[in-house]
Amino acid sequence: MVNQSADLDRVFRALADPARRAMLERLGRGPARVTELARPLPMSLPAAMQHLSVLEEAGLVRTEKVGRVRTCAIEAPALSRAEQWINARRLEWERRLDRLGHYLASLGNQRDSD
Amino acid sequence: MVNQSADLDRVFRALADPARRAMLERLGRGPARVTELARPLPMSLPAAMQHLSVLEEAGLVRTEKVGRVRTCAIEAPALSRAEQWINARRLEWERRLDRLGHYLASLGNQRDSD
DNA sequence: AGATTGGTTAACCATCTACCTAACTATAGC
DNA sequence: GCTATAGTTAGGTAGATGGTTAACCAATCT
Repeated sequence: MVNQSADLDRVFRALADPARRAMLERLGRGPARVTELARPLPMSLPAAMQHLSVLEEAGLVRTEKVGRVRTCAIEAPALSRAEQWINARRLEWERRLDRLGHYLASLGNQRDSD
Repeated sequence: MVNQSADLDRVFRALADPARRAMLERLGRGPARVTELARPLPMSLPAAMQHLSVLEEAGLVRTEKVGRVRTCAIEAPALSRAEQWINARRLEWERRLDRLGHYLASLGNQRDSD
């Protein structure tokens, strides 16, 4: 559980690129080989490989090479950590807005009783 | 709804830095002025300002200057778009893993009946 | 008015990122 | 064994990012 922050850095950074998100979306429909992931992207194969390795280093994708083909699949836990961070923020904010709402309401009541 | 992808780029990129996440965590406890956000960070004020403007451009933070102090507050919708993207992926994967589970189970049954 | 506080701008620098092409390795198919 | 396929490595480049210091503007405070 060391350096969780650097972990989140890598995950969010990995998600911050349309090519990499496209790869994840593709992998959501099932495993794929490298060329399959690269084909729809407007870039060379080596470029796509770099993106793939960013995803792998972020722990979002797991790959395995069998013979000469490398098969890639999604790795859910990394994403779920990112999701948790976002969720925690959202809950905080909602609580805050809620308290603010109560506060404003109480101001209203006070004025009503003036 | 134009160029939603570039939008997500900006949001995830903004989240991919511990200083910026720290700012958002601070803002989750209520609005703050610029110096207040910058103080805990191990960097100069101008550097912190740059981070702040990244957050603002991503739509994660709204700021307003009154007199000489600029007050910053959280802007939830941008974050919720990011959350939605992640959530959509997670749902896909879970569905997939579920189907895979059924498939494996059916293989097991088949073998049982051999 | 002068000093202080809060924020901003400018100029600069090191590093990282995202691509490219070319050359290479390793397996599979004929 | 030759050839095609799948992926990888190397080397290079343009531009973005994350930080610095120094100088500056604008509102408060005394």
